[in-house]
Amino acid sequence: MAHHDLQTVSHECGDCPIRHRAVCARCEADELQRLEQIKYYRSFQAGQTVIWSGDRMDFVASVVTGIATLTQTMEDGRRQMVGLLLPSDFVGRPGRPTAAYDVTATTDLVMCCFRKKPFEELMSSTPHIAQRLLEMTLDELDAAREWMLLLGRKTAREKIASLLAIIARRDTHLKLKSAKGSIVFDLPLTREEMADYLGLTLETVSRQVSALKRDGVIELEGKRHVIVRDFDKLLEETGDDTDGGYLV
Amino acid sequence: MAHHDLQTVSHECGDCPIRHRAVCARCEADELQRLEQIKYYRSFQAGQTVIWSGDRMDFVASVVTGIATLTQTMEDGRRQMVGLLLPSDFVGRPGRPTAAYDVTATTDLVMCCFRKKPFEELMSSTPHIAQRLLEMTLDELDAAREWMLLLGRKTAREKIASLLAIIARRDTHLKLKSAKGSIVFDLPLTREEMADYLGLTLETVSRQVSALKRDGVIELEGKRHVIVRDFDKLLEETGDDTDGGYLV
DNA sequence: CCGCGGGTTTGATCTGCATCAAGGCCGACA
DNA sequence: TGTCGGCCTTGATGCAGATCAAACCCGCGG
Repeated sequence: MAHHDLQTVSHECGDCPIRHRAVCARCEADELQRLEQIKYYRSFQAGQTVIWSGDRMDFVASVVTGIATLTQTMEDGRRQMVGLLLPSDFVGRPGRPTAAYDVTATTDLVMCCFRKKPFEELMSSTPHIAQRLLEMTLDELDAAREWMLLLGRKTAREKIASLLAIIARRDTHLKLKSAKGSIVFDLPLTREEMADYLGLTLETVSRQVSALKRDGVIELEGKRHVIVRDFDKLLEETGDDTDGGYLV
Repeated sequence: MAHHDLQTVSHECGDCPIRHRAVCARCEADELQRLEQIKYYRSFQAGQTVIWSGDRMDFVASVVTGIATLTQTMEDGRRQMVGLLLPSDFVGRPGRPTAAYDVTATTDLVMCCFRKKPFEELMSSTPHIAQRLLEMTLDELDAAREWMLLLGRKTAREKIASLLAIIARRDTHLKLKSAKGSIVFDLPLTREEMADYLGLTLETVSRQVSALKRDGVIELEGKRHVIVRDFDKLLEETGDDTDGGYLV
Protein backbone atom coordinates (compact mmCIF):
# COMPACT_ATOMS: atom_id res chain seq x y z
CA MET A 1 0.00 0.00 0.00
CA ALA A 2 1.50 3.31 -1.08
CA HIS A 3 1.93 6.05 1.45
CA HIS A 4 1.13 9.58 0.48
CA ASP A 5 1.92 12.91 2.04
CA LEU A 6 3.17 12.72 5.63
CA GLN A 7 1.25 14.69 8.17
CA THR A 8 -0.14 14.30 11.62
CA VAL A 9 -3.84 13.99 12.06
CA SER A 10 -5.56 13.71 15.35
CA HIS A 11 -9.13 12.89 16.16
CA GLU A 12 -10.95 15.85 17.41
CA CYS A 13 -10.72 15.64 21.16
CA GLY A 14 -7.88 17.91 22.05
CA ASP A 15 -4.82 16.30 23.49
CA CYS A 16 -6.11 12.76 23.41
CA PRO A 17 -3.16 10.41 23.39
CA ILE A 18 -4.86 7.95 21.09
CA ARG A 19 -3.59 9.74 18.10
CA HIS A 20 -1.11 8.71 15.54
CA ARG A 21 2.42 9.40 14.71
CA ALA A 22 2.83 11.06 11.38
CA VAL A 23 2.45 8.23 8.94
CA CYS A 24 0.24 8.65 5.98
CA ALA A 25 -2.75 10.86 5.92
CA ARG A 26 -4.79 8.41 3.93
CA CYS A 27 -4.19 5.38 6.16
CA GLU A 28 -4.72 7.58 9.18
CA ALA A 29 -8.00 8.87 7.89
CA ASP A 30 -9.17 5.29 7.82
CA GLU A 31 -8.19 4.55 11.37
CA LEU A 32 -9.46 7.83 12.65
CA GLN A 33 -12.81 7.05 11.14
CA ARG A 34 -12.88 3.75 12.99
CA LEU A 35 -11.89 5.52 16.19
CA GLU A 36 -14.70 8.02 15.73
CA GLN A 37 -17.16 5.19 15.38
CA ILE A 38 -16.39 3.62 18.73
CA LYS A 39 -15.92 6.79 20.68
CA TYR A 40 -18.29 8.59 23.01
CA TYR A 41 -18.03 11.19 25.74
CA ARG A 42 -18.96 10.91 29.39
CA SER A 43 -19.18 13.70 31.93
CA PHE A 44 -18.92 13.48 35.68
CA GLN A 45 -19.45 15.97 38.45
CA ALA A 46 -16.79 16.75 41.00
CA GLY A 47 -16.79 14.01 43.60
CA GLN A 48 -18.53 11.41 41.47
CA THR A 49 -17.03 7.96 41.15
CA VAL A 50 -16.24 6.96 37.61
CA ILE A 51 -15.73 3.30 38.42
CA TRP A 52 -15.10 1.12 41.46
CA SER A 53 -12.21 -1.24 41.80
CA GLY A 54 -13.29 -4.70 40.73
CA ASP A 55 -16.14 -3.50 38.53
CA ARG A 56 -16.43 -4.67 34.98
CA MET A 57 -14.82 -2.03 32.78
CA ASP A 58 -15.90 -2.16 29.19
CA PHE A 59 -14.18 0.93 27.94
CA VAL A 60 -10.85 2.66 27.85
CA ALA A 61 -10.70 6.41 27.94
CA SER A 62 -8.67 9.56 28.01
CA VAL A 63 -9.31 12.64 30.08
CA VAL A 64 -10.47 15.61 28.02
CA THR A 65 -10.99 18.17 30.77
CA GLY A 66 -10.88 17.99 34.56
CA ILE A 67 -9.02 15.77 36.96
CA ALA A 68 -9.53 12.22 38.15
CA THR A 69 -7.71 10.10 40.70
CA LEU A 70 -6.90 6.42 41.04
CA THR A 71 -7.03 5.16 44.61
CA GLN A 72 -6.66 1.94 46.51
CA THR A 73 -8.32 1.41 49.86
CA MET A 74 -7.56 -1.08 52.62
CA GLU A 75 -10.35 -2.73 54.56
CA ASP A 76 -9.85 -0.48 57.56
CA GLY A 77 -10.11 2.63 55.43
CA ARG A 78 -6.49 3.56 54.89
CA ARG A 79 -6.32 5.05 51.42
CA GLN A 80 -3.49 5.50 48.97
CA MET A 81 -3.80 7.39 45.75
CA VAL A 82 -1.83 5.64 43.04
CA GLY A 83 -2.46 7.89 40.09
CA LEU A 84 -3.53 11.39 39.17
CA LEU A 85 -5.17 11.79 35.78
CA LEU A 86 -4.84 15.16 34.12
CA PRO A 87 -6.14 16.10 30.67
CA SER A 88 -4.67 13.84 27.98
CA ASP A 89 -3.97 11.02 30.43
CA PHE A 90 -5.22 7.59 29.62
CA VAL A 91 -7.17 5.14 31.80
CA GLY A 92 -7.95 1.51 31.32
CA ARG A 93 -6.04 -1.53 30.28
CA PRO A 94 -6.73 -3.34 27.07
CA GLY A 95 -7.00 -7.02 27.86
CA ARG A 96 -8.20 -6.55 31.44
CA PRO A 97 -11.86 -7.15 32.15
CA THR A 98 -12.16 -5.27 35.47
CA ALA A 99 -10.95 -2.03 36.97
CA ALA A 100 -8.03 -2.40 39.36
CA TYR A 101 -8.61 0.87 41.25
CA ASP A 102 -11.31 3.28 42.20
CA VAL A 103 -11.45 6.10 39.69
CA THR A 104 -12.95 9.32 41.03
CA ALA A 105 -13.57 12.72 39.52
CA THR A 106 -12.11 15.37 41.81
CA THR A 107 -13.26 18.18 39.60
CA ASP A 108 -15.93 18.22 36.93
CA LEU A 109 -14.66 15.80 34.36
CA VAL A 110 -15.12 14.94 30.71
CA MET A 111 -13.66 11.74 29.37
CA CYS A 112 -13.40 10.50 25.85
CA CYS A 113 -14.23 6.81 25.98
CA PHE A 114 -13.73 4.01 23.50
CA ARG A 115 -15.68 0.81 23.78
CA LYS A 116 -13.14 -1.76 24.74
CA LYS A 117 -13.87 -4.66 22.47
CA PRO A 118 -13.70 -2.72 19.21
CA PHE A 119 -10.78 -0.74 20.57
CA GLU A 120 -8.87 -3.94 21.11
CA GLU A 121 -9.71 -5.08 17.63
CA LEU A 122 -8.52 -1.79 16.25
CA MET A 123 -5.40 -2.23 18.32
CA SER A 124 -4.53 -5.59 16.88
CA SER A 125 -5.08 -4.43 13.35
CA THR A 126 -3.09 -1.22 13.73
CA PRO A 127 0.17 -2.07 15.48
CA HIS A 128 1.30 1.45 16.20
CA ILE A 129 -1.63 1.91 18.56
CA ALA A 130 -0.26 -0.90 20.69
CA GLN A 131 3.14 0.72 20.49
CA ARG A 132 1.75 4.07 21.51
CA LEU A 133 0.02 2.43 24.45
CA LEU A 134 3.19 0.65 25.41
CA GLU A 135 5.02 3.94 25.42
CA MET A 136 2.38 5.57 27.58
CA THR A 137 2.36 2.65 29.96
CA LEU A 138 6.13 2.80 30.30
CA ASP A 139 5.79 6.49 31.15
CA GLU A 140 3.24 5.67 33.81
CA LEU A 141 5.51 3.00 35.18
CA ASP A 142 8.36 5.49 35.44
CA ALA A 143 6.08 7.92 37.21
CA ALA A 144 4.90 5.19 39.58
CA ARG A 145 8.47 4.29 40.45
CA GLU A 146 9.41 7.90 40.97
CA TRP A 147 6.47 7.99 43.34
CA MET A 148 7.72 4.90 45.17
CA LEU A 149 10.89 6.78 45.98
CA LEU A 150 8.80 9.64 47.27
CA LEU A 151 6.60 7.41 49.42
CA GLY A 152 9.41 5.31 50.78
CA ARG A 153 12.17 7.79 51.44
CA LYS A 154 11.15 11.43 51.34
CA THR A 155 10.28 13.62 54.30
CA ALA A 156 6.89 15.28 54.59
CA ARG A 157 8.29 18.60 53.39
CA GLU A 158 9.98 17.00 50.42
CA LYS A 159 6.79 15.18 49.55
CA ILE A 160 4.75 18.39 49.50
CA ALA A 161 7.37 20.21 47.45
CA SER A 162 7.50 17.32 44.99
CA LEU A 163 3.74 17.30 44.55
CA LEU A 164 3.65 21.04 44.00
CA ALA A 165 6.47 20.79 41.49
CA ILE A 166 4.72 18.04 39.60
CA ILE A 167 1.45 19.92 39.42
CA ALA A 168 3.22 23.11 38.45
CA ARG A 169 5.08 21.29 35.72
CA ARG A 170 2.03 19.51 34.39
CA ASP A 171 0.02 22.69 34.46
CA THR A 172 2.52 24.69 32.55
CA HIS A 173 3.86 21.99 30.26
CA LEU A 174 7.44 22.61 31.29
CA LYS A 175 9.34 19.41 30.94
CA LEU A 176 12.46 20.38 32.80
CA LYS A 177 13.14 23.11 35.21
CA SER A 178 12.32 26.58 33.99
CA ALA A 179 14.06 29.29 35.92
CA LYS A 180 12.21 32.24 34.47
CA GLY A 181 9.05 33.93 35.72
CA SER A 182 6.40 33.03 38.27
CA ILE A 183 4.26 29.95 37.99
CA VAL A 184 0.70 30.29 39.15
CA PHE A 185 -1.81 27.51 39.51
CA ASP A 186 -4.74 26.21 41.50
CA LEU A 187 -4.36 23.10 43.55
CA PRO A 188 -6.76 20.57 42.09
CA LEU A 189 -6.81 18.54 45.31
CA THR A 190 -8.08 19.03 48.84
CA ARG A 191 -5.60 18.69 51.70
CA GLU A 192 -7.00 15.25 52.36
CA GLU A 193 -6.51 14.15 48.76
CA MET A 194 -2.97 15.46 48.84
CA ALA A 195 -2.44 13.44 52.01
CA ASP A 196 -3.77 10.32 50.34
CA TYR A 197 -1.44 10.88 47.46
CA LEU A 198 1.61 11.48 49.63
CA GLY A 199 1.08 8.87 52.32
CA LEU A 200 0.57 11.52 55.02
CA THR A 201 -2.28 12.85 57.13
CA LEU A 202 -4.15 15.97 56.17
CA GLU A 203 -2.85 17.79 59.24
CA THR A 204 0.73 17.17 58.24
CA VAL A 205 -0.02 18.36 54.72
CA SER A 206 -1.54 21.53 56.08
CA ARG A 207 1.39 22.17 58.39
CA GLN A 208 4.00 21.62 55.70
CA VAL A 209 2.20 23.78 53.18
CA SER A 210 2.15 26.52 55.82
CA ALA A 211 5.83 25.95 56.46
CA LEU A 212 6.74 26.28 52.78
CA LYS A 213 4.72 29.48 52.70
CA ARG A 214 6.35 30.82 55.86
CA ASP A 215 9.77 30.05 54.39
CA GLY A 216 8.97 31.94 51.20
CA VAL A 217 9.14 28.92 48.90
CA ILE A 218 5.58 29.45 47.75
CA GLU A 219 2.89 32.09 48.18
CA LEU A 220 -0.75 31.34 48.78
CA GLU A 221 -3.86 33.28 47.90
CA GLY A 222 -6.72 31.67 49.69
CA LYS A 223 -6.28 27.97 50.26
CA ARG A 224 -5.84 26.67 46.77
CA HIS A 225 -4.21 29.34 44.65
CA VAL A 226 -0.45 28.89 44.58
CA ILE A 227 2.21 31.26 43.29
CA VAL A 228 5.73 30.00 42.76
CA ARG A 229 8.08 32.91 42.15
CA ASP A 230 11.25 30.86 42.05
CA PHE A 231 10.75 27.38 40.71
CA ASP A 232 14.35 26.39 41.38
CA LYS A 233 13.85 27.14 45.04
CA LEU A 234 10.88 24.80 45.04
CA LEU A 235 12.91 22.14 43.27
CA GLU A 236 15.60 22.34 45.91
CA GLU A 237 13.02 21.38 48.47
CA THR A 238 12.02 18.22 46.62
CA GLY A 239 15.19 16.31 47.41
CA ASP A 240 15.45 15.31 43.74
CA ASP A 241 18.54 15.53 41.63
CA THR A 242 18.16 18.95 40.12
CA ASP A 243 20.92 18.90 37.56
CA GLY A 244 20.20 15.76 35.62
CA GLY A 245 16.77 16.80 34.47
CA TYR A 246 13.68 15.30 35.89
CA LEU A 247 13.43 11.78 34.61
CA VAL A 248 16.97 10.53 34.66
CA MET B 1 -0.74 -16.11 4.55
CA ALA B 2 -2.19 -19.42 5.59
CA HIS B 3 -1.84 -20.59 9.14
CA HIS B 4 -1.06 -24.19 9.84
CA ASP B 5 -1.24 -26.28 12.97
CA LEU B 6 -1.60 -24.28 16.20
CA GLN B 7 0.99 -24.85 18.82
CA THR B 8 3.16 -22.92 21.19
CA VAL B 9 6.84 -22.69 20.53
CA SER B 10 9.28 -20.97 22.76
CA HIS B 11 12.87 -20.09 22.21
CA GLU B 12 15.13 -22.14 24.30
CA CYS B 13 15.73 -20.07 27.40
CA GLY B 14 13.29 -21.45 29.93
CA ASP B 15 10.57 -19.12 31.05
CA CYS B 16 11.61 -16.18 28.93
CA PRO B 17 8.60 -13.97 28.44
CA ILE B 18 9.57 -13.09 24.91
CA ARG B 19 7.80 -16.06 23.56
CA HIS B 20 4.74 -16.26 21.45
CA ARG B 21 1.15 -17.02 21.94
CA ALA B 22 0.02 -20.07 20.08
CA VAL B 23 -0.33 -18.81 16.54
CA CYS B 24 1.13 -20.74 13.75
CA ALA B 25 4.15 -22.93 14.07
CA ARG B 26 5.50 -21.91 10.73
CA CYS B 27 5.27 -18.16 11.26
CA GLU B 28 6.63 -18.61 14.75
CA ALA B 29 9.60 -20.58 13.56
CA ASP B 30 10.48 -17.60 11.46
CA GLU B 31 10.31 -15.14 14.29
CA LEU B 32 12.05 -17.44 16.70
CA GLN B 33 14.90 -17.71 14.28
CA ARG B 34 15.17 -13.95 14.17
CA LEU B 35 15.07 -13.83 17.95
CA GLU B 36 17.86 -16.38 18.15
CA GLN B 37 19.98 -14.26 15.89
CA ILE B 38 19.90 -11.20 18.10
CA LYS B 39 20.09 -12.95 21.41
CA TYR B 40 23.04 -13.52 23.71
CA TYR B 41 23.59 -14.41 27.34
CA ARG B 42 25.31 -12.41 30.04
CA SER B 43 26.30 -13.58 33.50
CA PHE B 44 26.90 -11.52 36.59
CA GLN B 45 28.21 -12.35 40.02
CA ALA B 46 26.27 -11.58 43.15
CA GLY B 47 26.72 -7.92 43.97
CA GLN B 48 27.74 -6.83 40.49
CA THR B 49 25.99 -3.91 38.87
CA VAL B 50 24.34 -4.75 35.59
CA ILE B 51 23.82 -1.15 34.58
CA TRP B 52 23.78 2.28 36.19
CA SER B 53 20.91 4.69 35.97
CA GLY B 54 21.51 7.09 33.11
CA ASP B 55 23.83 4.78 31.20
CA ARG B 56 23.20 4.01 27.59
CA MET B 57 21.30 0.75 27.43
CA ASP B 58 21.50 -1.00 24.10
CA PHE B 59 19.72 -4.19 25.00
CA VAL B 60 16.58 -5.52 26.56
CA ALA B 61 16.69 -8.71 28.53
CA SER B 62 14.93 -11.27 30.62
CA VAL B 63 16.21 -12.96 33.72
CA VAL B 64 17.05 -16.61 33.20
CA THR B 65 18.35 -17.51 36.65
CA GLY B 66 19.12 -15.48 39.75
CA ILE B 67 17.73 -12.25 41.10
CA ALA B 68 18.28 -8.61 40.22
CA THR B 69 16.98 -5.40 41.73
CA LEU B 70 16.05 -1.99 40.38
CA THR B 71 16.93 0.87 42.69
CA GLN B 72 16.82 4.63 42.78
CA THR B 73 19.18 6.64 44.91
CA MET B 74 18.93 10.22 46.14
CA GLU B 75 21.99 12.45 46.28
CA ASP B 76 22.36 12.02 50.02
CA GLY B 77 22.30 8.26 49.72
CA ARG B 78 18.73 7.40 50.59
CA ARG B 79 17.84 4.39 48.49
CA GLN B 80 14.55 2.97 47.34
CA MET B 81 14.21 -0.28 45.51
CA VAL B 82 11.55 0.01 42.84
CA GLY B 83 11.61 -3.45 41.35
CA LEU B 84 12.66 -6.99 42.05
CA LEU B 85 13.48 -9.13 39.03
CA LEU B 86 12.99 -12.84 39.39
CA PRO B 87 13.50 -15.45 36.68
CA SER B 88 11.30 -14.75 33.64
CA ASP B 89 11.01 -11.05 34.46
CA PHE B 90 11.84 -8.55 31.79
CA VAL B 91 14.08 -5.47 31.95
CA GLY B 92 14.49 -2.61 29.57
CA ARG B 93 12.22 -0.40 27.64
CA PRO B 94 12.03 -0.44 23.89
CA GLY B 95 12.23 3.12 22.66
CA ARG B 96 14.27 4.41 25.61
CA PRO B 97 17.95 5.06 25.07
CA THR B 98 19.14 5.06 28.69
CA ALA B 99 18.52 3.07 31.83
CA ALA B 100 16.22 4.75 34.33
CA TYR B 101 17.42 2.82 37.39
CA ASP B 102 20.41 1.03 38.76
CA VAL B 103 20.13 -2.67 38.03
CA THR B 104 22.09 -4.89 40.39
CA ALA B 105 22.55 -8.63 40.66
CA THR B 106 21.83 -9.68 44.24
CA THR B 107 22.62 -13.30 43.51
CA ASP B 108 24.58 -14.80 40.67
CA LEU B 109 22.59 -13.90 37.62
CA VAL B 110 22.15 -14.99 34.04
CA MET B 111 20.24 -12.80 31.67
CA CYS B 112 19.07 -13.45 28.16
CA CYS B 113 19.69 -10.24 26.25
CA PHE B 114 18.45 -9.01 22.91
CA ARG B 115 20.21 -6.23 21.12
CA LYS B 116 17.79 -3.36 21.24
CA LYS B 117 17.79 -2.03 17.72
CA PRO B 118 16.98 -5.32 16.00
CA PHE B 119 14.60 -6.18 18.80
CA GLU B 120 12.66 -3.02 18.11
CA GLU B 121 12.59 -3.81 14.45
CA LEU B 122 11.32 -7.26 15.19
CA MET B 123 8.76 -5.67 17.44
CA SER B 124 7.37 -3.42 14.78
CA SER B 125 7.14 -6.21 12.26
CA THR B 126 5.49 -8.67 14.67
CA PRO B 127 2.70 -6.87 16.46
CA HIS B 128 2.00 -9.51 19.07
CA ILE B 129 5.42 -8.91 20.59
CA ALA B 130 4.40 -5.33 21.30
CA GLN B 131 1.16 -6.62 22.73
CA ARG B 132 2.96 -9.10 24.92
CA LEU B 133 5.22 -6.34 26.17
CA LEU B 134 2.24 -4.12 26.82
CA GLU B 135 0.68 -6.85 28.89
CA MET B 136 3.86 -7.36 30.89
CA THR B 137 4.25 -3.65 31.43
CA LEU B 138 0.68 -3.37 32.67
CA ASP B 139 1.44 -6.16 35.13
CA GLU B 140 4.48 -4.30 36.35
CA LEU B 141 2.43 -1.15 36.70
CA ASP B 142 -0.11 -2.99 38.83
CA ALA B 143 2.66 -4.36 40.98
CA ALA B 144 4.20 -0.90 41.33
CA ARG B 145 0.87 0.54 42.45
CA GLU B 146 0.30 -2.26 44.89
CA TRP B 147 3.72 -1.35 46.22
CA MET B 148 2.74 2.31 46.50
CA LEU B 149 -0.03 1.30 48.88
CA LEU B 150 2.49 -0.67 50.88
CA LEU B 151 4.98 2.18 51.05
CA GLY B 152 2.44 4.86 51.80
CA ARG B 153 0.09 3.22 54.23
CA LYS B 154 1.29 -0.04 55.72
CA THR B 155 2.98 -0.51 59.07
CA ALA B 156 6.44 -2.04 59.33
CA ARG B 157 5.00 -5.41 60.33
CA GLU B 158 2.55 -5.39 57.44
CA LYS B 159 5.33 -4.46 55.06
CA ILE B 160 7.47 -7.40 56.13
CA ALA B 161 4.56 -9.81 55.94
CA SER B 162 3.68 -8.52 52.48
CA LEU B 163 7.21 -8.97 51.22
CA LEU B 164 7.40 -12.48 52.59
CA ALA B 165 4.05 -13.31 51.03
CA ILE B 166 5.13 -11.98 47.67
CA ILE B 167 8.37 -13.91 47.67
CA ALA B 168 6.62 -17.05 48.86
CA ARG B 169 4.07 -16.70 46.12
CA ARG B 170 6.59 -16.01 43.41
CA ASP B 171 8.75 -18.87 44.55
CA THR B 172 5.98 -21.38 44.55
CA HIS B 173 3.97 -20.06 41.62
CA LEU B 174 0.79 -19.85 43.64
CA LYS B 175 -1.32 -17.13 42.21
CA LEU B 176 -3.84 -16.85 44.99
CA LYS B 177 -3.77 -17.99 48.53
CA SER B 178 -3.06 -21.64 49.02
CA ALA B 179 -4.16 -22.92 52.38
CA LYS B 180 -2.50 -26.32 52.20
CA GLY B 181 0.94 -27.35 53.31
CA SER B 182 4.07 -25.52 54.38
CA ILE B 183 5.90 -23.12 52.12
CA VAL B 184 9.66 -23.10 52.41
CA PHE B 185 12.01 -20.68 50.74
CA ASP B 186 15.25 -18.77 51.08
CA LEU B 187 15.18 -15.02 51.34
CA PRO B 188 17.02 -13.72 48.31
CA LEU B 189 17.69 -10.37 49.97
CA THR B 190 19.78 -9.14 52.88
CA ARG B 191 18.04 -7.26 55.67
CA GLU B 192 19.34 -4.05 54.19
CA GLU B 193 17.96 -4.85 50.76
CA MET B 194 14.63 -5.70 52.29
CA ALA B 195 14.74 -2.35 54.07
CA ASP B 196 15.44 -0.55 50.81
CA TYR B 197 12.54 -2.31 49.24
CA LEU B 198 10.13 -1.56 52.06
CA GLY B 199 11.11 2.00 52.89
CA LEU B 200 12.43 1.02 56.34
CA THR B 201 15.78 0.72 58.09
CA LEU B 202 17.56 -2.58 58.41
CA GLU B 203 17.13 -2.55 62.17
CA THR B 204 13.38 -2.27 61.87
CA VAL B 205 13.34 -5.10 59.35
CA SER B 206 15.33 -7.27 61.72
CA ARG B 207 13.08 -6.49 64.65
CA GLN B 208 9.88 -7.17 62.74
CA VAL B 209 11.15 -10.42 61.28
CA SER B 210 11.99 -11.49 64.82
CA ALA B 211 8.54 -10.42 65.95
CA LEU B 212 6.81 -12.47 63.26
CA LYS B 213 8.94 -15.41 64.29
CA ARG B 214 8.19 -14.88 68.00
CA ASP B 215 4.47 -14.72 67.18
CA GLY B 216 4.60 -17.98 65.26
CA VAL B 217 3.70 -16.50 61.90
CA ILE B 218 6.92 -17.79 60.35
CA GLU B 219 9.78 -20.04 61.38
CA LEU B 220 13.41 -19.33 60.65
CA GLU B 221 16.33 -21.66 60.12
CA GLY B 222 19.44 -19.57 60.16
CA LYS B 223 18.90 -16.05 58.92
CA ARG B 224 17.58 -16.62 55.47
CA HIS B 225 15.67 -19.88 55.39
CA VAL B 226 11.97 -19.28 55.99
CA ILE B 227 9.22 -21.78 56.71
CA VAL B 228 5.61 -20.72 56.49
CA ARG B 229 3.37 -23.38 57.98
CA ASP B 230 0.14 -21.44 57.63
CA PHE B 231 0.11 -19.13 54.66
CA ASP B 232 -3.29 -17.68 55.59
CA LYS B 233 -1.89 -16.56 58.89
CA LEU B 234 0.85 -14.74 57.04
CA LEU B 235 -1.69 -13.16 54.71
CA GLU B 236 -3.66 -11.85 57.65
CA GLU B 237 -0.60 -9.92 58.70
CA THR B 238 -0.24 -8.19 55.35
CA GLY B 239 -3.26 -5.93 55.82
CA ASP B 240 -4.44 -6.86 52.33
CA ASP B 241 -7.90 -7.90 51.38
CA THR B 242 -7.69 -11.63 51.74
CA ASP B 243 -10.98 -12.66 50.20
CA GLY B 244 -10.92 -10.95 46.87
CA GLY B 245 -7.81 -12.62 45.61
CA TYR B 246 -4.53 -10.84 45.32
CA LEU B 247 -4.85 -8.43 42.47
CA VAL B 248 -8.34 -7.11 42.83
C1' DC C 1 -28.51 38.57 59.30
C1' DC C 2 -27.60 34.08 61.23
C1' DG C 3 -26.33 29.35 61.40
C1' DC C 4 -24.54 25.43 59.20
C1' DG C 5 -21.08 22.40 57.12
C1' DG C 6 -17.07 21.26 54.56
C1' DG C 7 -12.55 22.31 54.26
C1' DT C 8 -8.63 24.04 56.78
C1' DT C 9 -5.49 25.54 60.44
C1' DT C 10 -3.26 25.16 64.71
C1' DG C 11 -2.02 23.30 69.25
C1' DA C 12 -0.91 19.41 72.62
C1' DT C 13 0.33 14.97 73.10
C1' DC C 14 1.55 10.28 71.74
C1' DT C 15 4.04 6.66 69.27
C1' DG C 16 6.25 3.92 65.65
C1' DC C 17 10.12 3.91 63.53
C1' DA C 18 14.83 6.01 63.01
C1' DT C 19 19.06 6.63 65.02
C1' DC C 20 22.93 5.56 67.78
C1' DA C 21 25.52 2.01 69.93
C1' DA C 22 27.05 -2.50 71.34
C1' DG C 23 27.55 -7.28 70.70
C1' DG C 24 26.70 -11.90 68.48
C1' DC C 25 27.06 -15.29 64.67
C1' DC C 26 29.53 -17.54 61.22
C1' DG C 27 32.13 -18.45 57.17
C1' DA C 28 36.65 -17.31 55.00
C1' DC C 29 41.19 -17.19 55.17
C1' DA C 30 45.88 -17.17 57.43
C1' DT D 1 42.93 -22.67 65.45
C1' DG D 2 42.35 -17.75 65.72
C1' DT D 3 40.63 -13.59 64.01
C1' DC D 4 38.65 -10.76 60.66
C1' DG D 5 34.74 -8.84 58.18
C1' DG D 6 29.87 -9.24 56.62
C1' DC D 7 25.68 -9.66 58.21
C1' DC D 8 22.43 -9.71 61.79
C1' DT D 9 20.29 -8.85 66.44
C1' DT D 10 19.13 -6.25 70.40
C1' DG D 11 18.92 -2.27 73.52
C1' DA D 12 18.45 2.80 74.65
C1' DT D 13 17.04 7.04 73.15
C1' DG D 14 15.17 10.70 69.99
C1' DC D 15 12.10 12.71 66.81
C1' DA D 16 8.98 13.23 62.66
C1' DG D 17 4.70 12.65 61.83
C1' DA D 18 0.24 10.56 63.69
C1' DT D 19 -3.51 11.31 66.62
C1' DC D 20 -6.71 13.87 69.31
C1' DA D 21 -9.02 18.12 69.95
C1' DA D 22 -10.43 22.95 69.11
C1' DA D 23 -11.39 26.56 66.59
C1' DC D 24 -11.36 29.26 62.15
C1' DC D 25 -12.81 30.58 57.45
C1' DC D 26 -16.13 31.18 54.13
C1' DG D 27 -19.76 30.23 50.88
C1' DC D 28 -24.58 29.09 51.03
C1' DG D 29 -29.40 28.70 52.22
C1' DG D 30 -32.92 30.37 55.14
